[in-house]
Amino acid sequence: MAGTGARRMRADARRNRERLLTAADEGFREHGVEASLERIAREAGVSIGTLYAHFPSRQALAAALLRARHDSLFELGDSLPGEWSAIDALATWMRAVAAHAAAYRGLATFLVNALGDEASELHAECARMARITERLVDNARGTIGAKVTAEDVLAVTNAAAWTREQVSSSQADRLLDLALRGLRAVTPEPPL
Amino acid sequence: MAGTGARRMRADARRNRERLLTAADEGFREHGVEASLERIAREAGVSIGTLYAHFPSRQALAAALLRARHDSLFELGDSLPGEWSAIDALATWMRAVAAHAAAYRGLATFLVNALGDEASELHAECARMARITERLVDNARGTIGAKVTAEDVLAVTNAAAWTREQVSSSQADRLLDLALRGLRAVTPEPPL
DNA sequence: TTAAGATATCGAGGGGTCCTCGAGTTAGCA
DNA sequence: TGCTAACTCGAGGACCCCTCGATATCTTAA
Repeated sequence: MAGTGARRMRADARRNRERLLTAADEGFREHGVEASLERIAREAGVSIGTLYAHFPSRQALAAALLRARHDSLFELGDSLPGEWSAIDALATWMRAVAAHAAAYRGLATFLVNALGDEASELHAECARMARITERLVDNARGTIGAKVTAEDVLAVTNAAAWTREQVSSSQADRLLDLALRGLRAVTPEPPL
Repeated sequence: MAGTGARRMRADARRNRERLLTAADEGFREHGVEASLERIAREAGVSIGTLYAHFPSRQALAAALLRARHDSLFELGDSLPGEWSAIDALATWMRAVAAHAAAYRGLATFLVNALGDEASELHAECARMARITERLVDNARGTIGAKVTAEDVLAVTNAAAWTREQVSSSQADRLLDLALRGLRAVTPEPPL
């Protein structure tokens, strides 16, 4: 087995892990998050058994693949409060998450499932995204409708990610803009 | 082979077709639109070959399964102009489509793909939905933002269907409400 | 340098799935 | 009661997931 790096791995293991990640990225890009793992292993020049030794599940593979991306996303999310007005911070966050969750075809669905599945290797990351969203929504209270919840914002963001995957990124952007207008509008319309 | 009913089918064929549809509905309900066709055939008490004789593809099976639903959806869509204000007609339509496209897990994605694939057995139906949407959007011009396109509305609707599948119907409703608020809001806010 | 032991790799194999197609069966007409 | 067109069957090839015992390789300490 190969940990994430806690204990120094054997040289061949480290090499194979890298090759697997490269092949997986390519496979996911081309065939979406449900790409054949056997093909990925073959492409990496490694047996299917070795793939499973390194990544015991598709989730684990995806999690490793997304690690770097998630790290920079969280960094952004943590830096946003203070840098912009609360509403702009929220909008920026939503756009960033939507772009992220559409990195591979099927990823939006994959991540939503992970958020609802404590056992998933991706659960912690999804929960963190949810927490950042909550914070940004709280900060924007007053600018956005009082009845708008963080769940609403997350749902809109995920839906935009799905639209990005399935339709186009420009359509997803329009959806997000539309929803953002809706988020602001409260009964006594606030000054634009 | 068994047509849609143009020429009268043999009694056994008609019986098997019904059984297959029943089993497919059950299977799709339980496992989503990607449910195993072999299992569906088994459940229907029929061989896999017979399933393929009746429905040459998963799309064809889904199309047959959705026919009745689609018919009543189109009936609604065609009756809407005139019955309500243009904006309410549009909102009603969006809710109906979103509810429809979430009948089975994975259906929203399935339908979006069908809209973009002329060869799909579901293409015509999806195109018809798009046409109805266009008409309702045109009718609502003036009430909704001038820059809002029928594509935008369709995208929002599909996204809501996906949310319904993946999260919950109440969350999908909230998303739709939010988006509808965004649809109305134009720079000089119209009277509510 | 070498040999033991920990670590990693391999791939056959069981259980699924999709879909095709030649051979066998049957409904329904004459 | 045939006959035939219509229908059904299911083995089989190609692919996929995942496991696990056998095998190979790296690393370290003597």
